[in-house]
Amino acid sequence: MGRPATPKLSVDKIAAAALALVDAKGEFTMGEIAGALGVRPSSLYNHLAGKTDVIEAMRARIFAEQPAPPAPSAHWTDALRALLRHYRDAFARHPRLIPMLTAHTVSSPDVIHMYDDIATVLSAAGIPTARLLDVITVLDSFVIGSALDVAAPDQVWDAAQARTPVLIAAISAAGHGRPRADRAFELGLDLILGALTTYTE
Amino acid sequence: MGRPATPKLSVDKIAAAALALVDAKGEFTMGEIAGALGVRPSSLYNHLAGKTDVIEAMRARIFAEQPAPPAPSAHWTDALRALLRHYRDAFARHPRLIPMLTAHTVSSPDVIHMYDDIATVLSAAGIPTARLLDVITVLDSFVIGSALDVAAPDQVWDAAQARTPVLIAAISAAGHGRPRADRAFELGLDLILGALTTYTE
DNA sequence: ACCTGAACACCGTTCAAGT
DNA sequence: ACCTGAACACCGTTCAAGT
Repeated sequence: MGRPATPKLSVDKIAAAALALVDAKGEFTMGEIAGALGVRPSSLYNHLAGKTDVIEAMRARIFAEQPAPPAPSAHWTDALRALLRHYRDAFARHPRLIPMLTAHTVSSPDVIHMYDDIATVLSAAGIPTARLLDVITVLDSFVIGSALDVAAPDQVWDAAQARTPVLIAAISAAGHGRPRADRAFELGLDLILGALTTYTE
Repeated sequence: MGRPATPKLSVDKIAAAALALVDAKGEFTMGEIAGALGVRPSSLYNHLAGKTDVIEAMRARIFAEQPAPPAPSAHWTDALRALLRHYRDAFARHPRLIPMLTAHTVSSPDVIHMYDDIATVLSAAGIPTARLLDVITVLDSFVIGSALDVAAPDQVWDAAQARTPVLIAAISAAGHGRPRADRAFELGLDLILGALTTYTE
């Protein structure tokens, strides 16, 4: 066998294969990636250092998959809202990947780039520099938490487990699945961005 | 060998040993737990079904570890604030555990119990039932995201990666480590709870 | 430079055997 | 009921050999 004329693998092909596995089954092994690419597991190590690298490559890929970041809007809250939706959607397209990403430090260049954009918008809106990173952290925490909410099946909100009538009623009123998660995310955006506007006035 | 007069193991002992390993090294194996308890790995399976069960047992334990939930306060925002701090602290005491918990569905009885408390406070404050679960989801997402922020080293906020002067300035102004994460969490509480008050007026 | 095949250490889990 | 020891399938990773 030996080296082929044109390489059969690349980091991005590996990431794509791994992502397909995660979407389909929620996990992946090096052997499964190799199988899907018609190659032996040991071949993968010519392109990356190990399983951790595969996860990093997936993180880069889900941001590259997304369409171009939205254009700047008239009001800064609209721009920020669009950025945060964009950020969350990149995760939400691959719900089962999100827990894997949280196990490693979130420092992909694409993510930092998004922080740059958010910082620019917030600063122009009048948030003082001393508070800027705190505000970004709040937004980031909410987005990541909301992405995890998409990953969690509705079973989390199991009326059978609840003791209080109030919670039971709330669960049955809330609906299910993705629409429920989307609605909660939009509410959170309204609350936090609304509070930020009064904060800058 | 054979069965000892008094059992050497229990689910809680296993959870405690696993938690010590996670706190110390960020991971654990069944073999390491067994070693720490002076027992063979196969013995663990007399008490739980597998590694997933160990993680569930750890989740239950970190809530049991916490002191009693805070007493109800004069104003409902104070009660809610105390509940959410309590909730986040339970996670924040074991930062390296948090990513493991996000990999599985969060449906421990202790967590549901906390949702009951939150629902009661919110309902008494005047949040309509139709919106109650959405509000709880927003709070929950923020708390989980903030807990993950405690787990992430400051390297996430790496000024060397930032492109915008605004972000670079914000990072150097923000400080480091646990105080930085705590301050951001408190800001988020202020923003969200503040927005909720105007929401109920 | 890049794929292969064999080899390694390690891991989670099962189960018959012991008391 | 509960611990042991041996065994299993599987997994990530390494590396010399091939082209």
